[in-house]
Amino acid sequence: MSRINKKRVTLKFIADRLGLSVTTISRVLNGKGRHYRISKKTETLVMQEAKTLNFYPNQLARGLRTNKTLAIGLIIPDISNPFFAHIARIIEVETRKRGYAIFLCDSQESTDIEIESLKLLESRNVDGLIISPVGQTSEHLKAFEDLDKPIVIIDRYFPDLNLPSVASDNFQGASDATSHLLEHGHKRILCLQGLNNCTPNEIRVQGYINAHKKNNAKVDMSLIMGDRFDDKSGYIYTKHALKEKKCFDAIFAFSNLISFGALRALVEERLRVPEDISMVSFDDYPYSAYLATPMTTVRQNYDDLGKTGVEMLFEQFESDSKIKKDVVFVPTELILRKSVKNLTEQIEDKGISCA
Amino acid sequence: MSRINKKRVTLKFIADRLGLSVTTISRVLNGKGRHYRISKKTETLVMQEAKTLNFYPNQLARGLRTNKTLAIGLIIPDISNPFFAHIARIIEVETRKRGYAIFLCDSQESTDIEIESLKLLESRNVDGLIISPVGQTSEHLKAFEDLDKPIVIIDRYFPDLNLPSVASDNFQGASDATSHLLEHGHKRILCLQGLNNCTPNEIRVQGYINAHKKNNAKVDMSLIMGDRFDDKSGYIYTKHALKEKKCFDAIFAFSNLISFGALRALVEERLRVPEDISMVSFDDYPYSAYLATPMTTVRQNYDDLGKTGVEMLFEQFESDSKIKKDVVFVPTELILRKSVKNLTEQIEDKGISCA
DNA sequence: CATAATTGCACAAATGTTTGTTCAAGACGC
DNA sequence: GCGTCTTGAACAAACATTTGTGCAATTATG
Repeated sequence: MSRINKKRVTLKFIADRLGLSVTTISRVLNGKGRHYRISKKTETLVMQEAKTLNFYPNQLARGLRTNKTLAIGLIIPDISNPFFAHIARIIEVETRKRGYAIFLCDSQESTDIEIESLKLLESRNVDGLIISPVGQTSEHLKAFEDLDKPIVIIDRYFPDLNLPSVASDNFQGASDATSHLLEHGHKRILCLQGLNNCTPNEIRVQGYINAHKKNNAKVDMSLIMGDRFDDKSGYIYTKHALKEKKCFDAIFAFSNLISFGALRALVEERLRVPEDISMVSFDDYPYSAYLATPMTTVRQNYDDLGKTGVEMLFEQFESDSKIKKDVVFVPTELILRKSVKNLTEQIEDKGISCA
Repeated sequence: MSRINKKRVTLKFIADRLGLSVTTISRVLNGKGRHYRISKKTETLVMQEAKTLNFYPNQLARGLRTNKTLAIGLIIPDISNPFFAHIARIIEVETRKRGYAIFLCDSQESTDIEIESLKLLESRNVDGLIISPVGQTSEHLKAFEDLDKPIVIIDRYFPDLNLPSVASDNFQGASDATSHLLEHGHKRILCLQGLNNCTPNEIRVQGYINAHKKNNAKVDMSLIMGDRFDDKSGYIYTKHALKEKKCFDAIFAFSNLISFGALRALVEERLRVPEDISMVSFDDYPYSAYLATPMTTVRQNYDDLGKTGVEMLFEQFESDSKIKKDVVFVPTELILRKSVKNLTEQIEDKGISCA
């Protein structure tokens, strides 16, 4: 049995029923009745009919004609990553408020797919883009510097790129976390970093280093290791550090997943947090408080990231084609829990023995 | 400084450059050169030019003409919920493979927004819909039974609705979890349910009850409580159960968030898992293993849910307008960890004392 | 009362595609 | 050398809108 293919109600359909022209219907429904001197009488008539027929305009046709689709493209590296999922949500809510729809693209952490997605969105005529780039190369984004297509970069921005961007204040966040560890008497902090050469990572490393300077502590660059933001990287490099007998009394993990990997490695070696090793991790989530040791974390403000991202995009929509190189940093917050031991009250340093 | 607004390259642009007609360009680029007897020579010429000009078709115009947008709508109650985020990801990947784009709508667990989203997507002329309904009413979805618009329901389906659906085998999952607890000597299991009157919840309750019957245990309906899938509900009702001195020796939480709420309540009352109370939770995540007590969970297979959802949609695209009422259930898996104590080896029952 | 201004709406073009049909020119058969 | 096929491509309509302009009919003006 085949289903009924109900014909969509179009302007023409209403026009025919009412014995009016398509033009008139369109003008009334766009609130331009007054401007085009449509009489109040026909105006209410049209409105009435449109409502009872449950008319909604075909956005394809409208977009084709007006060159505005009321749609934006959202490209993120991994929607299943809670960080991006949260941001996506707030972006969806905010853009919906403003009457826009969202094309979602998951670049799967691949620059190739990211480029493919840009093309896809271009062919869909989106009015603007919010993109959290994979972040290792920015060549393909350079075009947008000269292009009159509003765009905002989120999270993984490029300092050398002349594009509006929002990101957490990763420097502050990493600096706070590191200082917290140093101030509690930890001297050698294993720094489990993420994807190399992308801004959030590099800036966090700088924050890590800066905190050492501020606290007059020496930083051992060989304690900085890792290459991805996932648990595998956390596991491998913690194992590695332990095997190499790098001495460290604390771990600073650059993501929640990295911290899970590290935890797994520590459990395998029968090391406890914070008795044997203290730990601070980037990313705060509901479960952070319920981990074996409630985790002290650097919380990023998803809401602010998403909201200001959307705001920056719509500013561009309004203030027609003005470049605004503008990087805004959203503050982070250190959430104190129980994964950091205070060594300053202790007599001896119980960190991992050095080689 | 205003940016350059590069004109898009269109069929007409290529046609003019080559001294050919738009028709010919279109036909070649759609691979219909042979069918319409375009000479090999012009064909390669056109292909060449299109490539060097980096042409991609305007999907608005194409969609308007062909009545196919190569876009689908995805409506989910909360993209920041990891369950839906995972599903969204796999759906994105699978549909992209097939050359389709995705409109993302987050209904924010509100039926009103869900309805609004359906309209929005309709006005965008999507070719099909994948929707995880809020789930408390299905009135607005009934229309799709008669409409020739492919749709598939995911997770929260409606037994009385004649629409293709995919969901976890919630009955099996809940039954397994409950049986596991019963088999380990737990007699009174607090059932922390989620959103009432939506299928996954109701079916899990049935699984819970069924497991009791299978194990010749009596089920106390007053032990079933809760009204949402979030941590708040978990917290409130655990507190409530403790205060009312409901006696229970285990908790079965219907979601990860509910289990967090329950954990918080237990911590406040100085109760330990599993020493004082055993626990099993729906939803398995990377962190589940690293919780204070590694959590025994019912794992849902996100990949399968997403994949079969997409497959069911594209089947409809191909087998033109055939109704296929078809509910497929994706098996769940019980992941054993350390949150369930074996009471059968114990002499005394150490559950919460009864009133 | 003739002209001007205003009111109320319709015509038609344009947006970028796709596709059924037409049409000219060359090839071929006899 | 005339009709018939075949080849290669163009014409034009259609999709559902929006919008500048045109054009009657009505009202106002002097």
